Amino acid sequence: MTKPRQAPSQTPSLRAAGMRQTPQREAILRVLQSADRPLTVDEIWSAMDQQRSGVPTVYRNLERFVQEGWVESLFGQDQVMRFVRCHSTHHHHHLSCEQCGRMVEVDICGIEPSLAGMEQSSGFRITRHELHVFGICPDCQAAE
Amino acid sequence: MTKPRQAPSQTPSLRAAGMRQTPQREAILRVLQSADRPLTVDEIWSAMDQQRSGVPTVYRNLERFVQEGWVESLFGQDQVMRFVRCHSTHHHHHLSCEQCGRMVEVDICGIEPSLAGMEQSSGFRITRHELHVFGICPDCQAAE
DNA sequence: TTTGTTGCAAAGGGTTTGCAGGAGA
DNA sequence: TCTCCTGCAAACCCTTTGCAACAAA
Repeated sequence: MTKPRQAPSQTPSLRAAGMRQTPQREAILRVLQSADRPLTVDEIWSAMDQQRSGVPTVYRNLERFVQEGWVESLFGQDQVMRFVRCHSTHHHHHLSCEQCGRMVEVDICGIEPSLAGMEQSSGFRITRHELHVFGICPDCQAAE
Repeated sequence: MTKPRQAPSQTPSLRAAGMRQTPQREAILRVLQSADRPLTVDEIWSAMDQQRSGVPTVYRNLERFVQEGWVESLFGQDQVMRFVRCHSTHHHHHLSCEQCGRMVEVDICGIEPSLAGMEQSSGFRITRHELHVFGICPDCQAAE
C-alpha cells in the first residue's frame, strides 16, 4: 500500500500571474496549502488570524486563484462553497473521508472503458466526467 | 437513508406515503415527471402555472419527495438546488448534455475495478461514489 | 372536526457589488 | 505616481421559518 500522492506543490507565484503580492493573498494561499480538506470561505478567513482580512477579499482572491488553476472549488449538499489547493494539474479525482472530511487526490482514473460503454448505450459524445469517491481514511479506520 | 421505493416512472402514491393528496403536490410531481433535465425550484414553480403555489410550498414538498426517494436533489457550480425525478431505483449515474442540459440516467457503472485500485493505493475503505458524466446528446450532435 | 398543508411575510445566511481609502511596484 | 487591492457596508438572492387561515379526510 502506497500513501496518497503528496504533491509538493509550491506556493504559486503571484507576480508571475500578474498579481500584486499582498499579505492577504499570501495568507489565503498559506491556509489552503496546509489544509488537508476543502475549506469554506469562513474557515479560510478564520484561519488567517493575524492577517485577517475582509470576507469579500477572500472571495475575490479565491475566484482569481480558481481562474489560475491553483485552487479548485467544490460544492456539496450544504450549499456552501469549499476550496482546495490543487496538487495535480492533470485529470484526477477526489477521495473524501466521510468521518473526518480529509480529502486526497487520486491520480488513477481508469474508468474510460465504462465511459465508452455509456457512449455506446446513450448516443452521447462524452467530453468529461467528475468522480467523487467517499470512504473511511486509514486514520479513521485505525481509530475504530 | 432511502426508503423503499415505488415502481419507476409512475406517479408515486401520496396517500400510501402518508401524505395528503393536494393539487400543489400533484402539480409538482407532474412537472418533474415531464422534465428531461434537473429543474430549479423557480423553474418548477413557474411551470405549475394554473396550479401555482407559494415557493415555500415547493421547497417543503420537494424535501419530502427527496426523503421518499421519489426525487433526487443535485447541486451544481451555480449554487442552486435542482431536482429530478428518479427513474431508476438502483445505483446509477447521470449523463448531462453540456449544450441543452438534458440529463439521462445510466445504469451501467462498471468502475468497481478502478475503485479497487484506489482503495489499494490510498488505504481508504471506499463506501460509495458519485459519477457525473458530461457530453453532447444525440440531438445536439445532430444539430451541429 | 381534526390535523396536516398552504400562503404570506419576514428572517436567515452565504455570496457579491459599489465605492472610497490604502498600498504594491 | 499609477493602478490595483482592500475593507466596509449594503445589496442580492436563494432558502427557511413562523404563524394564521385553509382544506383533505
